Amino acid sequence: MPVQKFHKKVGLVDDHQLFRKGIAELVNSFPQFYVSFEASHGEELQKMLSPLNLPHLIIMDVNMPNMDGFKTMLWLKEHFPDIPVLALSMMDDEQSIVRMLKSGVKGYLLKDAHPSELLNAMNTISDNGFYYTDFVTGRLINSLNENDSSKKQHQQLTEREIQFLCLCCSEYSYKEIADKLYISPRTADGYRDKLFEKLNIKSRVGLVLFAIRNGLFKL
Amino acid sequence: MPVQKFHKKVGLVDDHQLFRKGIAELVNSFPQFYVSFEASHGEELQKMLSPLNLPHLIIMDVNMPNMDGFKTMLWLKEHFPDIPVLALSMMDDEQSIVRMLKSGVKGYLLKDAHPSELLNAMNTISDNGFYYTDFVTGRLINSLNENDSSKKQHQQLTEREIQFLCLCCSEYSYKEIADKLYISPRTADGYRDKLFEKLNIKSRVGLVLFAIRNGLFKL
DNA sequence: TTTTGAACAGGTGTTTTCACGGTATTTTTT
DNA sequence: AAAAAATACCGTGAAAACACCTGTTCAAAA
Repeated sequence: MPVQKFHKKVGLVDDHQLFRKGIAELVNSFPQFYVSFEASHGEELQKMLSPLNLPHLIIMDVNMPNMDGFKTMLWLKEHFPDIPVLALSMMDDEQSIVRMLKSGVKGYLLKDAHPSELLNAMNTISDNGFYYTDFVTGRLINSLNENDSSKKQHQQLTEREIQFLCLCCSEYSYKEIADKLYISPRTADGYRDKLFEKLNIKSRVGLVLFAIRNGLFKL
Repeated sequence: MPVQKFHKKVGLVDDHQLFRKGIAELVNSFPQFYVSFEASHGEELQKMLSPLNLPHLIIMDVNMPNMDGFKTMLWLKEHFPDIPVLALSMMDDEQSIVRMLKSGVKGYLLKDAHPSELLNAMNTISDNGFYYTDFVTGRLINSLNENDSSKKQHQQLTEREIQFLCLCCSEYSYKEIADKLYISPRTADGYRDKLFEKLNIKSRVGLVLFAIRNGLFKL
């Protein structure tokens, strides 16, 4: 693949080889772009990003091993802030989207987008610097209106409450949890009641679901 | 794309358009194959499969909306048992793999496989009828040795137990769950005790974690 | 035809969870 | 220095969860 004038270099970062190669074929089929390098995760990207041959655009998966999309974005923002990144993800949940937008991606496409939308996004990012679909902006706006309820909530949880919450995601009784935290069972009850109040939850199962949904407890 | 002799027709089924188009490009880049049709899920496949123009091979995603890979396989086995199916999945867990193998797929590739392995798999399936990697057969053999513990456990759950289990993943009390299932609270207790016994679990939180980890309850 | 198993229901008692009421100490913020 | 927030703790009583039994009905499998 020769380097041609007016053809913009694209870097691909995705751990799924088949998907990556597929996208590569697709990108190369667009006359104005070509894939200049591929990496399977953030660490590999770090090694491949030579200042002498930077891509004009990076297309990156969000969920990757070793170094995920979010961490990779933080690194890119520090070292190569001028390279726009288009995030590709299967996650359509608010958390993932908002997280990536905050980290500075210039576009966020779902993996079931139409190829023409990919091309459109790539062109728009090249020309205007960003490409946000209504879907994505909708999610973002939605997240802004949730300050009072779900979002602020688990940000104002204290360290100790989070520890307690994570231990609730187990078959331990509150008494056993208290043992593990070196507190009295009554105190554990206190944390539970406090969490119930803060999160507007009424049962331990509710705590478990909250912890999992908000990534405080990994399965 | 003209129909050429010796060029084998391939059908693609995957709900992620970008991935599908990518794979399509890839398949079309192999001289001995070309994509004759694409569908985004099982239902669409049913409509597109004309007996007058059957593909020689179907490449199918496992996780799809409407009609997933497993259901689609059941239908294919009944109506077009002679078309070999190559499963593509991101799931590398034993459950998914064994389930698909049992349903009769002729190959199972992870989406992070190398494109050359895809080509290899397609060729091998065409020539020999099947292509199973060591990874896949390993998982299969492993699953045979797990009859007693993890595998049999959640496959021998009855429909009613699964319903009950899903309702446990909420803030409903067992009494309220009983109401929703139109059974007496005692019966609900019975289901709980039965599940505890079958799954070797001791608390409701354990049930919740089990249900989530095994995909019986979607967050 | 006997047996197995799913679905359903009840009894009894213990343990855990939850709701509601508090207090005291320390750290952080203002 | 005062206010606020985090940490830790306690009592009571009701409700829910859990353990360990009993049983019937019905349909499918051996």
